Amino acid sequence: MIRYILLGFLKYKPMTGYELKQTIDHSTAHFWHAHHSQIYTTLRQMEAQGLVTSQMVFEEGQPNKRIYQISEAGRKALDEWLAQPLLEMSTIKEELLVRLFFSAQRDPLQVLAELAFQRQLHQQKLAQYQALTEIQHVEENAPALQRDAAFWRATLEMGIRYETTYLGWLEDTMRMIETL
Amino acid sequence: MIRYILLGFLKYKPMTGYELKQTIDHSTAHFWHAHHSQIYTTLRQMEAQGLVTSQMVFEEGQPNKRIYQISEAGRKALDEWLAQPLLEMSTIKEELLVRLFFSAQRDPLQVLAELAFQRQLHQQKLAQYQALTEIQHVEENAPALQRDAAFWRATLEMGIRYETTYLGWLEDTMRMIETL
DNA sequence: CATGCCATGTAAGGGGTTACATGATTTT
DNA sequence: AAAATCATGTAACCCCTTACATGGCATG
Repeated sequence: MIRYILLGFLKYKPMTGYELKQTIDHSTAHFWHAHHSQIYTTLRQMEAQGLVTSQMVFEEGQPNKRIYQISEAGRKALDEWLAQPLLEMSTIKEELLVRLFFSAQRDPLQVLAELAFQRQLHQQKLAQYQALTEIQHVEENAPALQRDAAFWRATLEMGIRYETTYLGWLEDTMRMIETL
Repeated sequence: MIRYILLGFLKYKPMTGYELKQTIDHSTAHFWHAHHSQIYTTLRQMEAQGLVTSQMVFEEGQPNKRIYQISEAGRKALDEWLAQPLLEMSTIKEELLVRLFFSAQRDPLQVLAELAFQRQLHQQKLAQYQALTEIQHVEENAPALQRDAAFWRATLEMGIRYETTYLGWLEDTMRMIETL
């Protein structure tokens, strides 16, 4: 999966593993993230498979970089993957819900504290999303990427709605526990 | 993670791997699922670690079963896990959003078809959730599990809200693509 | 002087998926 | 006669996480 994200970004321009990590963190991370270790190893693999090429860049006073570029085979692999529609729903793994499911015998105050902490995390996430200006910047300054930006915005919109729903549910669930 | 789900269910009553699989499919599957292969191997591991015990049951005209029971160590492990509050947000892995993020250059009709298919899947999921009567059954017939049922219902409620949000977003995103 | 950022990697392990494998009974 | 349900397991693999490891430059 992460391969296609890397290919997707490399289609826009050549980048280093480090830059790809930054890019992912600022865009797809809320629906698919990756650690730098995975990114570096996957890029190596992909190079061995001919999906990308790389070249080292040595600059004085700066750390060495390895810049990756998508190959024809890489473009083809990405296009083929996109052409094959997704036929299942992605499965969710929400640890908090697992914990809540089995929390009937726990001290309600501890459960409430845990939910309150999660509320904080989700509030931060939501605020983060609403503060993102990268897409708007592209929309205003890169007319060639208008169409792309619309799709990016759609995924961001899902992130915002998800966090909003989550927060509402946390509130209601806390109220439910309080009145038990 | 799956270990705690298994322990959580075994706390209610002894069960076979098969029954645990069924139980998970009808309750926690929308926020944490597992294949039977994982369940069987994890139960074996857990038995080796003393978290559960098992005994074979041979009955005429019926397949052999291995019934698992939670041990004292198992109860302790579960309680300790629940006592340790979750300090991070679960990370999401939504393949559809990855695909959409990189779909600007795809044929809009194909993207729309893919989203329409996902809408169908999510409608089915939502209908499934709304048709679940197990919790209500417990609420009406097992007064000792009232409290437990309230927590189960909360997780189901999240599933319903999630699917509702997802469907609304799919509709809006499809409309956005149509008007591009 | 310490923290943070830039930049890249390796290694071990775990968790989870997919596929292989079997076989009896019940339902359509 | 075929498909579904009950019932349990093994094996290979892959993806991902966590930890280990290094080192220079810039900023406070």
